[in-house]
Amino acid sequence: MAHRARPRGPLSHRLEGFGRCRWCQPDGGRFRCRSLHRGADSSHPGGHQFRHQDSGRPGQPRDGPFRSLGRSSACRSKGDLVMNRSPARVRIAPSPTGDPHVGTAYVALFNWTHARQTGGQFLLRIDDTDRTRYQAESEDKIYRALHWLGIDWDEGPDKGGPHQPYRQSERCDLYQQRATQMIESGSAYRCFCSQDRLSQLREQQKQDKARLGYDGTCRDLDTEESSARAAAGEAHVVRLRTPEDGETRFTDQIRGEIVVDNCEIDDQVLVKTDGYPTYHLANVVDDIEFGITHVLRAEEWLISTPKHVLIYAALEQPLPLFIHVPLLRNVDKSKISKRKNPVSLEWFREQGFLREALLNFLALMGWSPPDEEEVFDLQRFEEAFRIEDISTGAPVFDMVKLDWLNGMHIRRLDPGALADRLEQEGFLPEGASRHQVEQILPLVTERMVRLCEFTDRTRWFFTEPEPPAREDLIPKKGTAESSNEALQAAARGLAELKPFDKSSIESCLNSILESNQWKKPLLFMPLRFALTSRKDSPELIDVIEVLGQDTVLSRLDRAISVLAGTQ
RNA sequence: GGCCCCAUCGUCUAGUCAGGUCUAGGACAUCAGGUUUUCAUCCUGAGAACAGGGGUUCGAAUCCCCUUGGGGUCACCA
Repeated sequence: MAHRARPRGPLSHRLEGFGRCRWCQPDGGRFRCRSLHRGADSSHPGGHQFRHQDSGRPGQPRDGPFRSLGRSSACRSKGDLVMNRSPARVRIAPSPTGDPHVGTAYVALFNWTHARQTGGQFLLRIDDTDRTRYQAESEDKIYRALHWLGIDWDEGPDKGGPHQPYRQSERCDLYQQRATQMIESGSAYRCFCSQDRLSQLREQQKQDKARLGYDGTCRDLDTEESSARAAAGEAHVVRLRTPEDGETRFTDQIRGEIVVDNCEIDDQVLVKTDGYPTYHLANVVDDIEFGITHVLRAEEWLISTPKHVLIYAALEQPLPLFIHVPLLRNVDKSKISKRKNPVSLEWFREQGFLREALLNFLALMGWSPPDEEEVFDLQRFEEAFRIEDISTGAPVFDMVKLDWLNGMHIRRLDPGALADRLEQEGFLPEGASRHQVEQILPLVTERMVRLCEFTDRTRWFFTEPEPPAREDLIPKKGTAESSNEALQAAARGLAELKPFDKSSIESCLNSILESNQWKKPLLFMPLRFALTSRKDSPELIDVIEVLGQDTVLSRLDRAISVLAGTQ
């Protein structure tokens, strides 16, 4: 495979600093990196994995999952990232709240591929901490959808693994422990504010056009009082204590360094009143527990990552690498939604999209192949994909191109495999035998876009179709008389044919054309409608052969009656 | 609205990091031809883009700044 060196964006985007570098200047006893966000000085090696400057949080450990990256200098060069193919532990964490989402497949594809490329592991974690939106059947649907796509996982709720359970609702003790640890260290606190008060607060803030967020009422509650109230059973949540000043920074591997002022970060709820964790806590705790090395997720999480960074810091854990992939978009560029676009993986399956086509398409939504060959399978994708080449644009989900790709992949499958697929996915007409399917398939393959079309396109073969309309039997340059003559001649000629095969049929039709001095459409169009009752049928000679002599003759008779108006 | 992200044909993108080889390449779609009995496949061709403005430079799609536009996010949802 052709290798290319083609990183995107300024160098500073693609670098990763650990610890301080020579661009960092001491600032009030701490280190502060003076580089501009996007780097006024393009020679600056860029972002820092760990914050140098915040409100007194200790620097983070330098070991952890990244030891194996083999950094020898303080600042990593891009090359390190490119060549870092040490085993990755990655995950997806879908939420069982509805139909399996196409975005899940999109993110899963990149994660799964990166794990395979590096000989690492791909984990499935079920993010079921929202008990109000939870749907019991949704979890199974997620499994089924991923199985259908051919994306398998090394560890998961159904498979177990060294860190089980993998269902977050079953890990609440762990989150509680971590929350307690954070309360004790002062990086989190209990909040007893009612939801009513909070929504009033939000309304007021909206009116005042003030920044939305918690006002800190319970932030400085006396520790003993807080514990006593909690012990007495008073309802409360646990909130992250965000530093009042300073900033939080991290490096996104495809976007570069992201810096957010701490005053912009809300005191996020970590544990809800019902005792379940929010995404933010559960996600970080589990990623730590599972030894996740790369957090590759949708862009919508980018802005909550600083919160996560603060949680990692509070728990004194090293950060994973963050990669935020662009959101799939509706035509109007908004985040893809079921109101404006099909998003259920079940829908794509029911429509008869091939898993290869969907995956191929999804890959193209976030990445482009080095060789401009856009039709590929998973194996080729695995050879060519590089995690750092994921693009940053906002890809509009283009069904037209998906359809094209599906057709391409249909034509890439050999007839046997395609027949298997039709069978597995339930697209065969009732009672169709394997022999029949293999007989008819080659005639329709190059016309099919979605598998669901199969039944309609082959109805004339498996059943007696509705008789053709009279006007359909008369081609543009023909008349009722000419069509009648054509059908009669064909019926006579074909009735005598023996053997009844392609070459004999062809010469029979040719001789009819010749002896009558007819143009082809004059004979072929009436025949086509007589036999299939549709305009876009396969090659006529194939149709005649596959239908067999008896059926052909009876349908010709029927069409002749239609023409004569006797049927 | 605040903050964050993003910005090349209608759409997906290559090119941007290391500025010149870019009169900007490919794919889908569109249009026009060809093959053909229809539809389709296949083949050939055409039109179609660096958001705008400054700067740096001999030279900018590429580096810097500003503007504009789009998106995301601001939940006891994920």
